[in-house]
Amino acid sequence: MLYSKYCEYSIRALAYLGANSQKKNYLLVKEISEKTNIPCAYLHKIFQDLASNTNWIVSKKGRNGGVTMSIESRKIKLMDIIKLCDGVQTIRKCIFGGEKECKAHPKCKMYEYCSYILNEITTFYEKTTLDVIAKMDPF
Amino acid sequence: MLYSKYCEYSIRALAYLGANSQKKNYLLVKEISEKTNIPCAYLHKIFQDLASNTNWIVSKKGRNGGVTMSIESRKIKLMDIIKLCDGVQTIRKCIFGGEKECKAHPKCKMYEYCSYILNEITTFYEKTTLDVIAKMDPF
DNA sequence: TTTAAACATTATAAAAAGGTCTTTTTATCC
DNA sequence: GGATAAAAAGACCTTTTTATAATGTTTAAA
Repeated sequence: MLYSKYCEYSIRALAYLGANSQKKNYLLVKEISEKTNIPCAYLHKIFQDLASNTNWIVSKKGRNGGVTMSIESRKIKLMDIIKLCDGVQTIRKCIFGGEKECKAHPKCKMYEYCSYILNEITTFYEKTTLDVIAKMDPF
Repeated sequence: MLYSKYCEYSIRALAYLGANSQKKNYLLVKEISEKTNIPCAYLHKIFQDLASNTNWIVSKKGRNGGVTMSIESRKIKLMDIIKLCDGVQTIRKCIFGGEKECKAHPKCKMYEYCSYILNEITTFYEKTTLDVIAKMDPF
């Protein structure tokens, strides 16, 4: 619940892709789906979105087609994926609700109070790149 | 996105209630709804659920009725509310997905890797009680 | 006995998650 | 080169969950 399912899937799929697609090696969506336990059709949509909104992956239609990473996986942070899928506000919001409230009280004490943990979470997502995950061999 | 809207509302509503209902002082749901910016009908349901699943609040029907806190607000932690509304797994799950995966790999390195930040978050929710919030006067 | 309040139930809306089927692209086989 | 098969892309649909609204019922104090 730290992020949406869509986002969770994106992270898993990209981590797998990063770990297993050496350059010019196209992987089948079906294979990735099975290995990462993500519904195949849904994964298709995720890769479509990733392909059209980022330069992280390249897909190839037709025989011998598939999906491959087009950037080094150490360059993709969890934070990048979360921002893309769920938006920035996902993380940087007061436990008390949206930013709206906080802007109404620019010196909102609640927000100050939360900021320590929000910073910790942010740092964690910033420092965790896909290759860090790959090294843990979670598949 | 750290928790559901339902949970966020519950926190806000309880915080307001804790801060404003001295014992035996019943507050109108309508008033709470306006002050906390929660849709009135929805708030009704939240209070119903709280009344039947916890011993935190008491409601009184009829004229001069309303809702009041039946426990000291320093005894309610954010964690309690989150557990109640969204379930424990909300917090204590690996960034890689459910516990299922982690149980399959009992020594899952990903889970180990996450546990620091998960502990930080848990601690934050454990230490933040409703009276801590009330002291910040966020309404 | 009226009236103000919570309670209960049902319906609606919107978003998230997932599935199905058709189209397009592309390598390979003949 | 044309046929074929394998793959992603794309459009559309269904289901589930979440959030909200509306409406009537019950309770109890004045």
